[in-house]
Amino acid sequence: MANVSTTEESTERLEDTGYRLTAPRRAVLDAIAGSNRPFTIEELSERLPDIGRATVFRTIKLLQELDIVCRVPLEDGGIRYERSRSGRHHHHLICSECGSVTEFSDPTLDEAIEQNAETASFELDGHSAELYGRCAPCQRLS
Amino acid sequence: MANVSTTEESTERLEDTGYRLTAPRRAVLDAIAGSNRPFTIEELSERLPDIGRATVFRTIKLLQELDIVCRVPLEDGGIRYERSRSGRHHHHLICSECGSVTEFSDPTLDEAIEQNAETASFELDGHSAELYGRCAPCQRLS
DNA sequence: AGTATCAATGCGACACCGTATCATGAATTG
DNA sequence: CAATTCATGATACGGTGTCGCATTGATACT
Repeated sequence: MANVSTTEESTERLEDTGYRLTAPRRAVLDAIAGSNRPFTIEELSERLPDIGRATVFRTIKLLQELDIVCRVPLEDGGIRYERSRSGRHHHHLICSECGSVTEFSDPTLDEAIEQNAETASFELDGHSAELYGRCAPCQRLS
Repeated sequence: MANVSTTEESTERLEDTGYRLTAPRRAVLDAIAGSNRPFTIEELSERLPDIGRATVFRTIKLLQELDIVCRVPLEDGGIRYERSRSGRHHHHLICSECGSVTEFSDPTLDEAIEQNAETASFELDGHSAELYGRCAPCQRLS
């Protein structure tokens, strides 16, 4: 699968799946391309004052379905979003100190998950795994 | 660690940790002991009309900290709660058809998670993993 | 190009989940 | 039994996300 690190790749993916490439959608794509930290919808919406809040929500929801953006659930129940770097299934390392989010993929982990589903005769169709703690830079600072 | 399958064990755990065993807390414990399906706070609150909504929230939050109740994040972002059967760390198999939740523990899975944290020099202090799909009974029904 | 069609937008109201405030009441402590 | 601390209930509020609906804009057709 192609990665989605550039806006062009994202717009392609949008059009390839039959969605229209509109000005608001392009603006949202530009905004998230320019943000390197996980963001809330409110933050994103403030950076896009000419675009309706509902549209921002709708667009982010759409981008999640296309694996261009991923939802990052925080330990305290809060939610942030981030541009997906890999564009495919992955997990998150979430730093509770600085809020940074790192993606990782691990076939061994996915396999362990599938194994558990199988043992329980459970028909798996998705999973999530989040790791909470302190990232390396934050450890050095203390 | 003791399990918390009975209300008595839960009340013990409450008192042992220095919290007061009050009538509302007892009522919440009774209510969740009598419910075998994951519940929302609203549902619980409706079953306890004499207890303030805020108190129900506060009590569930407390019981989560004591591992008597666990939070179950659904695939669609919704949240339910369930009495923890094991009373310790575990993961969930969540059926998107009937909503049932099964707990499981797997050292291999936890190890894979720890391994990933280590590789990233990430200081892990917690994690979550949820598996979404169809439970065995629901598969048979289709 | 002109028009018909249907998707997408913006707005505002609303729903849901949870927390903050704060006065009142109950349980411990001494 | 007085003082203190903890818990409760009511209410208001905040954040996050959705809905309904009229309007606008993109795409397809001729």
